[in-house]
Amino acid sequence: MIDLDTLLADLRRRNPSARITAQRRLVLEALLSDIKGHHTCEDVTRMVQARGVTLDQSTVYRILQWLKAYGVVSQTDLGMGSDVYCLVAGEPHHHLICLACGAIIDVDDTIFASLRRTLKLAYRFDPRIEHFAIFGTCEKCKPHDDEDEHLNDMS
Amino acid sequence: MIDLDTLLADLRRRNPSARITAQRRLVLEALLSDIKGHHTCEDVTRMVQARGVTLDQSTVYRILQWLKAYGVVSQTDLGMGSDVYCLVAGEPHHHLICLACGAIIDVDDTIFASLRRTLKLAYRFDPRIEHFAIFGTCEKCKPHDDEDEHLNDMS
DNA sequence: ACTTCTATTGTAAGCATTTGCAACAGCAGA
DNA sequence: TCTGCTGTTGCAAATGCTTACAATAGAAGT
Repeated sequence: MIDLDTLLADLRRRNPSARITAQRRLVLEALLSDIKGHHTCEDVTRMVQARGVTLDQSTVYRILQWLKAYGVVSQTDLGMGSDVYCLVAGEPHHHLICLACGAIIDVDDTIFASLRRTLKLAYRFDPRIEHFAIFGTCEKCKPHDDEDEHLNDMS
Repeated sequence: MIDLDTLLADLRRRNPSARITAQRRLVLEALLSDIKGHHTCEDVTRMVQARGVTLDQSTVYRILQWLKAYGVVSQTDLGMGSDVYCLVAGEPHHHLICLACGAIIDVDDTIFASLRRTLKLAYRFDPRIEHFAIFGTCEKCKPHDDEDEHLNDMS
């Protein structure tokens, strides 16, 4: 459904003065090679470097921000040490993350249908909700009555 | 509606082995002194230090995380350099942030009513949606037809 | 008051990410 | 081809936040 050349052509069309450099092409190739995956910036850098190319991590950060500005990738804080990036292709999905046990539950985009509608109609705001993480407490860790959620207790 | 001693008493009740130290008290006092404000960690540190106390910034980070774990403060990335923290008191509010012009639009918590309900009923997940930032495009910056959003163009 | 146990702090070092700047590369016009 | 303009990169340094560890200081029991 998406291929490298289409993506690049689209990016160039949307901003004719942007340059499709080797680095940008390589980063996109790396992302396309695992189209459903969530990758940290370091992952991406490693994937590109695995092909024998040298490429600075700060450049990858810049490229990922650039792709994000065009809605090509999403950036999400899943609560691990570093943000993950993934291609925005087809139906987006999101994650519920339990603060108590760390479980990550995948949910599909329909949960945001009503919020999207409200924002568009009542606020005329066009939200970018491509890959959200919602923190909270999962069923197993549900706090009992007025007893206490200890969460990842750091007491 | 909230005062320092009630908060402290509640925190102690919820975790009897937690200690109410001078530092924790001072951080809470600082937050309570501007109950509606959004403060960076650095702000909070400065507020406390303005009272002549010395207190390390890393301690403040730790205290804010601790308060967040108990749902007393929320932490939000508003897209400025650093996260902002604010007391979770009464009705929460949220923000829409325009990626093109930087405008910040305040919205109240009702926009999340339906999402909350879905998560609770369909996923038995109890979300912590206390102070969200939703990025997107505001009315004034609405992209025209198939023309292009340049956003904060970094071309 | 003294001891013991554990929570919390300060310090310094670490990680993730961003930024300033000089060098470089692609494109346009002379 | 040369010249200038602008976008992009690599490097190094800066920023925001977290963590390891040793030292400190509450709380509870003696």
